Amino acid sequence: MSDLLERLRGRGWRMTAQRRVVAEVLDGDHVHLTADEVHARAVERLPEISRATVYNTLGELVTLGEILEVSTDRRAKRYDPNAHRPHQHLVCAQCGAIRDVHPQGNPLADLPDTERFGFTIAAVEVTYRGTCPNCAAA
Amino acid sequence: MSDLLERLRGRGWRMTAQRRVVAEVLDGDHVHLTADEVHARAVERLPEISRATVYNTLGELVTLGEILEVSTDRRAKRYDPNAHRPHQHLVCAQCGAIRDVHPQGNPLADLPDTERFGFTIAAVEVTYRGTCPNCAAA
DNA sequence: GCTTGACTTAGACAATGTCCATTGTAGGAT
DNA sequence: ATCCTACAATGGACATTGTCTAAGTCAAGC
Repeated sequence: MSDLLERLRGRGWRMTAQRRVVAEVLDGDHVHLTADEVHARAVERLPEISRATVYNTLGELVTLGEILEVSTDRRAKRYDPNAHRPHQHLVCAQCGAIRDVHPQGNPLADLPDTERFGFTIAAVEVTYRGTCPNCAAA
Repeated sequence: MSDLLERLRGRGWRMTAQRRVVAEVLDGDHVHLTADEVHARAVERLPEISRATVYNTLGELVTLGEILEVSTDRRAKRYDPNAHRPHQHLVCAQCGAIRDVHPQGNPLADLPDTERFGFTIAAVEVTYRGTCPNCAAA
């Protein structure tokens, strides 16, 4: 994670306590927090941080490609720090749990030219929806 | 589309002017309207129809499996009347245009058991993102 | 043509996100 | 070490999308 702070500094980011806290909150694997969850955790460390700053910082990190925006449900966007390894998401329809997964195969190859309608395709998102073991047991 | 009205009547739906109008608005291929767009078009035909009714009716149609809810961006949900033929979506990152597409292959097969973490998988959503010919030309 | 329960309405409310004017401050310049 | 200044943070208003409720309305069966 200090890597991240170093990279950001290298890109000319002004390093503030707020940005550091947001970056720290977004550390780890299988982390998929909403903006408000990020804000809540950031407030624990830096009580006076504002919502607007969290939103701004998340937006900047997305633009820089350091984190990913994920919309697995219709509620809040979630932010995924695992931006440097391509992956897809497995979502529990009941509890909303999210796992990163790494499918084989290439969905791009499954879309023939005749189905591209002249589009230039830049990315493919795949979301697997189902029931997690916890919810299946209940 | 009158098929749809017949099916709904057969399921015990009380047939009202409002429901008929919503169903009519959602007719055709490659239709992906937001709830507010549906409301706007419904108002043209039935000026006193309320937003709540449009939301309720769309929700009921989704529950009945007659239309699909699609979240291609983080903005409003869209409603896709093409619910009876499986398909995926191709989305223009610039203008938001949406095309239904029919890829080959089976993304489910691409997820090995070791990557399922005990989940029971019910559905797979695939969204191709890129630039449409119009936006590429501009 | 009644009755009744399902349907519709308007508007308040909720959740999430954006914007803006003001205040604060990181980091280079002196 | 201190000062400057552009960039960042703040907080609160606002926007968008969606949900809920109480009261009124009406489709369809009798």
